[in-house]
Amino acid sequence: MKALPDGGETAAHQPIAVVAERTGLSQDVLRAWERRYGAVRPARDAGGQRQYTDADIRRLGLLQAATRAGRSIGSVAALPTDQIASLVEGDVAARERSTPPVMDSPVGSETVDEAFAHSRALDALALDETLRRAATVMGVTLFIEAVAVPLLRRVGDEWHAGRLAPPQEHLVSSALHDIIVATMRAFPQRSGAPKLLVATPAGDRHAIGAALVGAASALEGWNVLYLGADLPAADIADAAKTAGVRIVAVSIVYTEDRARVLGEMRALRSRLPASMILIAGGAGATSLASELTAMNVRVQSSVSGLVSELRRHRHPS
Amino acid sequence: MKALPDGGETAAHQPIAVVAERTGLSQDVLRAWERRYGAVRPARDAGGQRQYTDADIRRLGLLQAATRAGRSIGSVAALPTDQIASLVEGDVAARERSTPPVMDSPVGSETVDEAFAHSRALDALALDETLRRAATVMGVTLFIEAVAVPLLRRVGDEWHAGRLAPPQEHLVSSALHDIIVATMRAFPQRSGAPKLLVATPAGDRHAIGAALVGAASALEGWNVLYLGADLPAADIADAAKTAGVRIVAVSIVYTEDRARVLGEMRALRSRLPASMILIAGGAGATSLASELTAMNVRVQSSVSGLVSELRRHRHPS
DNA sequence: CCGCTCTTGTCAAGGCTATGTCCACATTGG
DNA sequence: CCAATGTGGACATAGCCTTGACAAGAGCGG
Repeated sequence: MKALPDGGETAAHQPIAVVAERTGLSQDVLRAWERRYGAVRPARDAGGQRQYTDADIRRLGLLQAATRAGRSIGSVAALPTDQIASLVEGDVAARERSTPPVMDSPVGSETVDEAFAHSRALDALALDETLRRAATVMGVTLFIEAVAVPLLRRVGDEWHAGRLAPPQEHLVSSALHDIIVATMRAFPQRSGAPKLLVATPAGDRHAIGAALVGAASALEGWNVLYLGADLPAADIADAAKTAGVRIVAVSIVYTEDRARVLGEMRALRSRLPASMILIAGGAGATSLASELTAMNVRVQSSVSGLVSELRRHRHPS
Repeated sequence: MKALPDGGETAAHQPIAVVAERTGLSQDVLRAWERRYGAVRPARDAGGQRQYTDADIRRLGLLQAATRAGRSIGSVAALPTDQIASLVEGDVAARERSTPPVMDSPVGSETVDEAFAHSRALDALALDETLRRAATVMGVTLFIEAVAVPLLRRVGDEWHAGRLAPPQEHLVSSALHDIIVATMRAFPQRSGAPKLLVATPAGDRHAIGAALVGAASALEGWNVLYLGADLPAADIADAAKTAGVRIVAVSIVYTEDRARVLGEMRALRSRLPASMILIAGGAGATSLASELTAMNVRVQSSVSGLVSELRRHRHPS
């Protein structure tokens, strides 16, 4: 954390582009809300450009949440911030209350426990059945979020703690991988959809992360070109150019040799057209975040973060 | 640590070409940033050529990341490096947390609309794909509740109103039926689980209701014996006794000939042991509720109602 | 249930500044 | 000598600002 006081927003004010990115509101909307309702009153710099404070951003986020909940912006824009906050809180609570799952689906954590026990016992059949059942019942979306990711995290933790042997870890990975890849392939290529390439760079054999990303992307409506693990930068770049993808996503799990991973990423970035977006995900990417960001690689450590990133690039601007 | 092939921390000074390659910034931009904003102050060699340090390169990368995030170079170029770093870090972090409620699965109603449109156009392929995709993404549980049942209801309404021809109605039924049955079969029989027989009585060809019931039951952990449609009471009873099921569930959709349906149900009830529970579901069952209840047949018009009924009989008391 | 108004997100035109790019020319390095 | 680099200036345009307008919905009275 160094000596930096707050979260890092030392600048105390942000330009409109950053605010738009963070809140998800368009610049037009930001200006319209200010002009019509005085929702916020950002200071201006010498050139007349808006300077939003972090408080402004928070307020705008709350306003957006309120409108998403069905309230009209005109009716909430003038309220004090904390009042908007309580409104939003109430809306969220109401929504949770009004959506009681009728036929209760198996809770993710129970499935994780069960799957973990089976993997410990190296019972491949039972593990596979448990996972498949969960995926079918709860839906792939939820499955990825509530089962696959937590299970992998847990296996990883136990493995690092020395309480789990490699065979167990491999069993889980491959079982999950098979299910996820099958799901991904079940989604037919659609001609209109934008393309996305998913792979894991050379030196990293953990294909499971890439598979998760690929499946989540397919669910989002992308045409996924899934290339698997341990691919040299040059090959990834060639494939990306040949297929004409819009985004290249790589999953980085293995980071013992930081220099090598960084070298691969640098090589990949320099071989891709500048207009092509390169995203890195996975536990390994997080620890390299600043270096990757500096070389124009976007970092998304969570699947959901990556999905929202994808959504922003969904439509060819 | 290997020998650091070219990981980046080699010579203390890099020429401008290398810096441009590493950061992705053009040489023109590097010079412009230095000239106009003093973003970096590389040392010069004897001939006046720039000698960038690794710290310079890192700083330039961070500056580039900041501009990509929407900041103007003029407003960040003068900041100390660690402050730029925290700015960039803040951007990345904000991007991650800005989307807590992510990956919202497709709403059922949209899928229903889409599926309905496809069935109207008799586009079997598109219909099948739409339904399968929805079932995969949202999970069978939700699918039955939010897609299958509403879709059938809507098709039924339109059909009664004369706005839909039999082919369309059949198409939807069979597509749904196939998906549901496939799901049901994917759940392996488990030795410890109680058994349940699902069928549709003679005279009623609408197997889809029975399939829904069967799938919902399988999800609940029952061993489902699914016999399909249009089965005479005697055959159902024989099968029930042979298989030793605990519950017999029948789906009644067709009720033009009330007397015949009631006759079948009476025959079935009398041929089954009194200890065996007989449940009737479906739109047809509702209109015969009083008669059926009187002859010791339980009536459950909704799938969720039937599921909770099942749950009550789950464990052999 | 049908029009009507009001709301609200989006877009366009016109102006301004900041900023990336290009160029012409001098100098250095290999 | 050619390729790479440096310098200073010119230039085009991308991004932001303001004003105004439009169209799809939401809400509402009849």
